[in-house]
Amino acid sequence: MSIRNPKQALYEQFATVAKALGNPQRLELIEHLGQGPRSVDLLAMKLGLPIANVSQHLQSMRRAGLVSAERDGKFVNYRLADESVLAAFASIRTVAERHLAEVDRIVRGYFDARDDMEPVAREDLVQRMRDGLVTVLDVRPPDEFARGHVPGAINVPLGDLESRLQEIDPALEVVAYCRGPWCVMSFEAVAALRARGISARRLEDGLPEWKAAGMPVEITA
Amino acid sequence: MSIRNPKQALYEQFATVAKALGNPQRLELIEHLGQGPRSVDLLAMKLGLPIANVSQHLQSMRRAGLVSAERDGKFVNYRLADESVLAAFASIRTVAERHLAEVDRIVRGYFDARDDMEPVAREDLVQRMRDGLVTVLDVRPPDEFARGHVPGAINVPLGDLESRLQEIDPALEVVAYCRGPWCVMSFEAVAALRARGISARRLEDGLPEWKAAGMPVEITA
DNA sequence: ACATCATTCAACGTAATTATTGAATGACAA
DNA sequence: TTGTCATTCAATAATTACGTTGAATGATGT
Repeated sequence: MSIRNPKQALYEQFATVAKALGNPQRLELIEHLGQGPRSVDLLAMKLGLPIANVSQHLQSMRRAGLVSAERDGKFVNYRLADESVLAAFASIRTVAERHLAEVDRIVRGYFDARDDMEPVAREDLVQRMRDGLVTVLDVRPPDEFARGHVPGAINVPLGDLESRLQEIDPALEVVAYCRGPWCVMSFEAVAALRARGISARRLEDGLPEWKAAGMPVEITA
Repeated sequence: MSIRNPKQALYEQFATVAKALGNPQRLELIEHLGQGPRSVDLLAMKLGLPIANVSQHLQSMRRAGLVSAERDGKFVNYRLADESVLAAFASIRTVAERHLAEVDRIVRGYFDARDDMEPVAREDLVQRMRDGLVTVLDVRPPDEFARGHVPGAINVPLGDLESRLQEIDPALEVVAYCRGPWCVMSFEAVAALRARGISARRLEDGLPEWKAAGMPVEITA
């Protein structure tokens, strides 16, 4: 565009990407697209937003290099540009979890709303797995699951949970986890399972902490 | 604050962080703060911006949890909240590098032949230093050099390069670095050296990344 | 007390972002 | 062709972000 100094120009490009991530609706879109390609109106339904609105958000994300679009009949399927977009989201979430007191406050409010959401400690989980008392549920997208997960866990991404309920033994308690202590997906999973009468709790934190604590990690070849 | 659903509220918090990263000036501030704590007016001088402007940017970054401030006499020193902020910056940069053609265009504007500007990996540099094959050149200003640099590096700020060419052994290859992977100064240094027939390449990234990778750092007393 | 210096605040105008609406486009099927 | 459906475009109004200015605050030293 301009013949400005390239340093500034590069920072502007980086800022473009960050700006595209700087909107709650777009982040929610990314989380959905993290599960796979989706059409505009399906996303609009999931978010409960007007289609035109979602379309505009997706287009601004495409301009920023976050997603790509491909026409399929009368649908347009958007998908994440690659896994680096999820990585960027994850790193932003990490900053927020560590440094925004508000995040902590919101999560605590969530706890209170759901009376018995006592998380399961790592050691407890190991014991209960050994005793065959629990189903361990990894609700992250498959690519993240493939790169490392709690041994014996089954992978049902949050978006697929409803359609794959039959894979879960209703006689056992479910322990769900995802990316981190305040990762929303595991909250949602627990809420969804309880709504269907399945006993469920969250692991006290996510896979990064599990790994950091020196616990075993299984990798899908 | 609001009695909205907590999922939305969390996304808003994450968006707050991304939004704070979504401005070229603030990204440049982060790159400077990646080297260590800095006062407001020092940063203002480095960026060539009004102090009030920089102060406001820093405050918005503090509200987003990216930096913290600490008073020291009549100065206020800002520092990055922790290394996760640099990680977030890096991941955004990765997305931009991979998916924004404009980034590629800007970088090519600096170097005609991309194959020539293959950067040197950290491990390679260590090996080549051990073998006495390279001169490591830190092209940042002296104050930044003094607060930490690659052991054995010589400090020749970009502006002094022409007048201090005799300090560089033309028999060895030069590896230049500065503040980060896209810090322009090292690009310019490499171009200047090559124009004078000295073999030169860039280190793959800058000092903050070097430090973050657990590599040794030398500090001038 | 007073002056000085670094930083922040407050107020302003301009520009960019956002959601909303209704019309336009493009693909498909009858 | 015509109608239908998914998506995009264009225009709008409301909100928020940005940089600039000059005054206010807070710490230091005389």
